[in-house]
Amino acid sequence: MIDILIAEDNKEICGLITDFLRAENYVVSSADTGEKALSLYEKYGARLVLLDINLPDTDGFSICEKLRRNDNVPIIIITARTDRDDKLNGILLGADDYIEKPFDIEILIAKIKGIFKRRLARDIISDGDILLNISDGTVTKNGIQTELSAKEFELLKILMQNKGQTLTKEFLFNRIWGSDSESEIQTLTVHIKYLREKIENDPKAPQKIITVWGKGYRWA
Amino acid sequence: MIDILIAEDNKEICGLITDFLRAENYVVSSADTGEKALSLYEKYGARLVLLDINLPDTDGFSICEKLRRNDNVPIIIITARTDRDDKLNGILLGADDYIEKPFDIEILIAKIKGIFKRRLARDIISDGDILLNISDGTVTKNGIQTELSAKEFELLKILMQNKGQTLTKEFLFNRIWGSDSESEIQTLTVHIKYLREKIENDPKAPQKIITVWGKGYRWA
DNA sequence: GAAAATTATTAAGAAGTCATTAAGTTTAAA
DNA sequence: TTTAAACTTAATGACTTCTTAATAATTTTC
Repeated sequence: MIDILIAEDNKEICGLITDFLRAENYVVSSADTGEKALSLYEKYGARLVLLDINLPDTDGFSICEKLRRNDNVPIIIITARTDRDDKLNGILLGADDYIEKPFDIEILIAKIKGIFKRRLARDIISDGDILLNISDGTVTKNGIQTELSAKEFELLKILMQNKGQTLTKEFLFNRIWGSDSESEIQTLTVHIKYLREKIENDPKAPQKIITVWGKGYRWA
Repeated sequence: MIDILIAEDNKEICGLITDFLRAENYVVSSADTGEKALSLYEKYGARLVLLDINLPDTDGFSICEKLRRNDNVPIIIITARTDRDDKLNGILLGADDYIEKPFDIEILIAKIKGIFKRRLARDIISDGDILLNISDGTVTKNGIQTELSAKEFELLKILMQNKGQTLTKEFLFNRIWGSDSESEIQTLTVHIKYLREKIENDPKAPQKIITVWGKGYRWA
């Protein structure tokens, strides 16, 4: 997996960024066209993409789209001040960050570090002895990895993401099974049971997944 | 094996670098033409090449190519600032590092050390009783060499490089077989089986290559 | 406290996914 | 060309997850 994928046609800028990022121990790859960048991404994946909006072949906008489609990889857009138009403003709104040429390399690195940090905070939810890692789909209890099934993981994720809020059974069911599912809502309570078995200290007296009578469940 | 092979026609610069590197206990050899450098490389091999892009005979570019073709030896390119053109920029992008004349010898040594460090960390992965050496393609278990097939080695490499992360079967398959392969994804599970036979202590109860249900596999 | 409503538990079976095996095919080496 | 190793395929078996349904337990309402 590449840490940072740079899509930039100006070799000098690209080399400069690469040098600095490698000095920070990131694994860096670069491409001078959008097509090459996409193919690198598909081959190796990347944790962050640094994208010049003015690439020679494809326009940066469609690359942005394609990158976002599958995963939700963070993108920092490199732009020239003169580029500014409505279309660009739209893209920047969706981007995780952007930087204008000419830029200070130190600022760029600070931005990258900031994104990694924020991502990490968003993708890892910790509460009490439970730690849930959304990016790699793992859950640990007291530091010990706990294997959850797909449904159990989804359930735990939604509950933890909405800590303190009571979520109705219908809401939970629709979020996990989809509103057009043919399964019975009863299935949900069975999965709650299974999940409790795995994460509660005493599944008979749940302290984490609280039953709210007549409504649903709540992450304490 | 030579530690550092210098290709530089300026005797003064060459001697200076040699002295400093030898003081750091590196085994150093040098050549004042591209041809000589290549022949030294073919005879003895080298862990790193310091290459002046402006050599009298061959141009540095084709030497670069030839060096990269077989092995993936790291190259630091020495260049004069005035050299800068597109062709050079292209080469620099692929080089592991470069330095501009006149340069501070201390910076050069720092770069060399950095490359060795990164290479080493990247090329030798050790985890538990398994040691995987990417540069020479060997694997040992408890110090005993284990013969893996090409596919098995690739599989192990990707898994170990992404320790703790669950990799989907599709991702693994694309990385090893390529996205345009005509093989079935089913093949992957058979290779997982073979690999487990070779590296797990109890292949019936895998502790290293963990199956993540509905997703893929994870190196524990 | 009894009836009604809701949730918990259990177990069995269906569906889905992975592991294993073996035979056939391809590739590389001798 | 022969031989061996590596790879692929397909079929079968084993296991995990999911769903259902029946029953038990709990809470609320009357």
